[in-house]
Amino acid sequence: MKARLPRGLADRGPADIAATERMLAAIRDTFELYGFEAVETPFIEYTEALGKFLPDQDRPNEGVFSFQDDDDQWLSLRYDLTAPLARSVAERFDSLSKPYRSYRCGWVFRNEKPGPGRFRQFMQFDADTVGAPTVAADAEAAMLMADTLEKVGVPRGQYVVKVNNRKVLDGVLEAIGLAGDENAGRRLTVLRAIDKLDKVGPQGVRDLLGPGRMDPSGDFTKGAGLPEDAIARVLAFTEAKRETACATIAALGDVVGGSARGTEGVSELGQIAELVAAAGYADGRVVIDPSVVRGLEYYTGPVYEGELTFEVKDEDGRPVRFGSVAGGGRYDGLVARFRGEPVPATGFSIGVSRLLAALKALGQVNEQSGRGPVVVLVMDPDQTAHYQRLVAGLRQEGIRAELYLGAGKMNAQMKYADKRGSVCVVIQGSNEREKGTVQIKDLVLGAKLASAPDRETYLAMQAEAQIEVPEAELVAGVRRVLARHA
RNA sequence: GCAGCUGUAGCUCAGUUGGUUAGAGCACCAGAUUGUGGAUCUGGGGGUCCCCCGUUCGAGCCGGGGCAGCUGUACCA
Repeated sequence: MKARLPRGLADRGPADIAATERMLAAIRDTFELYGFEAVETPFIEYTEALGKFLPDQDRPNEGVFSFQDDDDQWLSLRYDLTAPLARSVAERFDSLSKPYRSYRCGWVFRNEKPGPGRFRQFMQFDADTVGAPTVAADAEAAMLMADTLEKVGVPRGQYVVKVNNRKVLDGVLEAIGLAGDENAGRRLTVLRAIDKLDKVGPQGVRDLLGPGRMDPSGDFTKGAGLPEDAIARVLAFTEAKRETACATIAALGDVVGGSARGTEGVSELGQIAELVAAAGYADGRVVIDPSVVRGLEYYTGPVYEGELTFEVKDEDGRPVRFGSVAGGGRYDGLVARFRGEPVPATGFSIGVSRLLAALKALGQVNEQSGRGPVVVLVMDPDQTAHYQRLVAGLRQEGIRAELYLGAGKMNAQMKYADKRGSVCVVIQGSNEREKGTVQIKDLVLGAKLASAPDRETYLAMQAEAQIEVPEAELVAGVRRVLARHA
């Protein structure tokens, strides 16, 4: 059998795990600062609880990983944290104080084609407010997104949180005659075309709204088939961003024309802009940007998306597209599916895995794993019990230490300690044993010996790099060496 | 799913018009150094040339089919 990992999945090493833990801690601190409380839901839900999708007999794993319970009911691995939250809140609704503000993080799964910064198992970190109809909750979410990105190490100016409102788009669609259930399919096509603006450019979107688009590989994508004046109107909507939020909102007002729903959306955007400005986030951190629509159907009002504005290149020097690293919006209908009464809710996810991948590509993540343990060499296998006692002594004093457990000779043992990143090794051969001493070799200092500028420093460093102490003073000696490189 | 490209050692890749026993660098292991890592030198282990079928005296190379990977695109509730 060949050892192999399914695509889109990854094993993670110590450096990766440590970097993830640091990022999660930073996000958690920020969310708690805003008053959100922790909650956790399982990886598995009933498929029907996750969405309208149901696996059919032929292709039961389209998009989600699904399987049947022994009572034949379909179960699925969660593909995000929002739908499970809606289920959980609906179930506990009466005992929760509203507005209910919660956060959670964890692995989610999507059975899709992987790409750079795109995995089949990845980590999300969500914050949601359930039971708050006011757009102040949306404005707060956008600002929290900005604060969080800074807290995890994205410098101000290297990211932007873009805010838009689905109602405005609905107004535009209404104005070009795409209202009503019979046009739901075309509305979705238009939505997706707009969502691809940053990917295919304005001309690409124009083609997608019209007859269709040919991509560079020669593959053809069928378009929405809109007439020219309708295309112009949709593009005017996406290009309505102006220098100031005020001007953008005025421009949007023109695009939605007389649509009541559109006007309501524009008004909500105005309120959000005001709240954001009042909190001091209108300095480029949070902006009104009509080009953000988000691909999902379930959003009902404000939508917001966090994007990194710097360019990341792969090892071949080609730019890598990571897409948005955080996204969310208002989903007033999701909890209602379980309750039969409307429950307003808004929230967002941070794509922890994707954000980490982007920061890693940027070189902002420390890829080094930490220092390794002190290694006690086995010079004489007969004395293993004694070496084990040395190791135990170090551990009792809180020093990470291990006995060399391999089969290698001294050379191999030194190499092992070197690769583990050990600060020092403890050596006791027959000479030292007779004297009742141990050698403590400083590997970090030893590594510098080769590049000593002159003989004097070389000799000084050499004397320092390996010290001999009485066995009773092993712990103190090791502490001294560790302290040099703390 | 669709389109294009690519599959040769653990990794990155060479491999001539089809011609004997398929190579290099890195990595790994051992030795030079009865007890001292990262440097240097020497040696060593490693291959179903993605798989199957075909053409041929002969296929890593040519043809057909499959599989896998990458990139783009579609889908992503």
